[in-house]
Amino acid sequence: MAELQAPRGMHDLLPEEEPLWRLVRDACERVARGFDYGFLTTPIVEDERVFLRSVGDESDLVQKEMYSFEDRGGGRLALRPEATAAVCRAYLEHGMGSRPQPVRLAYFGPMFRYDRPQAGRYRQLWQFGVECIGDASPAADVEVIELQHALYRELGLDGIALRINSIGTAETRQRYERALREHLAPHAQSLSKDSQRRLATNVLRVLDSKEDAQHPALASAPSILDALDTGDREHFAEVRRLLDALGIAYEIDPRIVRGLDYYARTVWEFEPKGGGGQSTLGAGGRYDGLMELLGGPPTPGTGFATGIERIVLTLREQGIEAAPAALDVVTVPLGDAGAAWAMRVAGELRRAGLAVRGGTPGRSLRAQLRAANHSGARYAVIAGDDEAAQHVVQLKALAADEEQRTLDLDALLEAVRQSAGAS
RNA sequence: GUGGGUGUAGCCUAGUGGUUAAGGCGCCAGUCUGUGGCACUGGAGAUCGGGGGUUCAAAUCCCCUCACCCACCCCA
Repeated sequence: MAELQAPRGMHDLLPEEEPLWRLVRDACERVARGFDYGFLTTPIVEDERVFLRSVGDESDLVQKEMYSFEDRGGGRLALRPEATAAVCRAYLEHGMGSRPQPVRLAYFGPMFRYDRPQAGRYRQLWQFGVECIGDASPAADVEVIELQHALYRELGLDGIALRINSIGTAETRQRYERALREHLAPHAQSLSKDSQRRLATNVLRVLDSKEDAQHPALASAPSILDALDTGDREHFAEVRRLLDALGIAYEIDPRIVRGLDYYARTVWEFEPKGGGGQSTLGAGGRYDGLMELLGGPPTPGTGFATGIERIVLTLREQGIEAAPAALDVVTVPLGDAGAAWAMRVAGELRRAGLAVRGGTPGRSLRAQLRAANHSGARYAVIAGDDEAAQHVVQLKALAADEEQRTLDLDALLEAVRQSAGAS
């Protein structure tokens, strides 16, 4: 173990892992493009207040998990724990309210949460997400859900289940939380310690307590769906009607509660079937009150975030791999004149758009060919002193059973390019 | 944040108080002086996660610490 290591819960992304990450990133970009969401890149740090005001002071995210610090000027900054609040800050800062509504934005980048790491849970985590801002309609919720659904389908993921719920507007939820507290209070003594704590801090969470799952007080608890007002009900019904029309399967789960205070009405989660633990792939919801918390005018919004590490883990579990980028040629320089000639030839090939690894001069031909063979390249291009003198190279196909050929530069470009086109 | 498990070369693993910590993969080289894949031979690479303690003697036992993993909590 090296003396110096990456910070706890943070990881190096090695070149061998990159192809799979690029597969995911490409799919995110393609899907966002397909729904006309433009990428917005915000700073990794924000004024701490962006999150304190939006996410909710009570949430764990703010209470225990935020990387906050003072910069040299004395300002309070925070590594962003999530992106929605930052995107909304940017929306307000750049006057996007006067653009045609809704404004469709996407992001892809690292988030930071000081939490105890385990599989699928990291202190630096990457998220892709979208925000559809300025549209209060159920159609906007469904567009965002459909986009997220399309992403997982595009990646080839199997058995991803969608669960949805409505938690109503802020007023509805306050009313419901009061009712739920009143219902549970008489049973507090028989509930678990965690649930007793949640009774005060985050009463909705009591409903999906694992410890108290069998508790009769939970079974008899009022459902939030019964507490919805007329507007909430109509909204939720329309969301379901549109999902049905799209043929997107879902399950209504009244226990879904988003962790962040700013959610309202529609909330949802995507999870691999049978997955427990840290398996939620991505989740989203409507956040109609958020802009006002950030000092802006009332502006509705809806969006989701999905964890890239979790997608990658699930892809691996399902045996989905990504091929590494193809290497076309490895040069095999021999001798001093050959070394210079090999570099010239490599340059020409690269200008023609080919991927070329420079061989290491000074190593034996045998060793170099062995290395070329392991590289996965299609060709070795041998350039020794003899070849340099005659301005030719030896072209050797590594995989195919082809005769080695002596070619000049033009013939080499032609031969390699042809084969690249064929593959 | 709570509880538990695991840390031996780049990777996987053997070694549970007693020579110089063993093997496989990978890496480098040679057999084959300018021709790869196969095979054989050799080499480099480990303060046994780190620190402290017990002991004549510690990878091995004890304490602390760090990291990863699992469950909880929380969340994507």
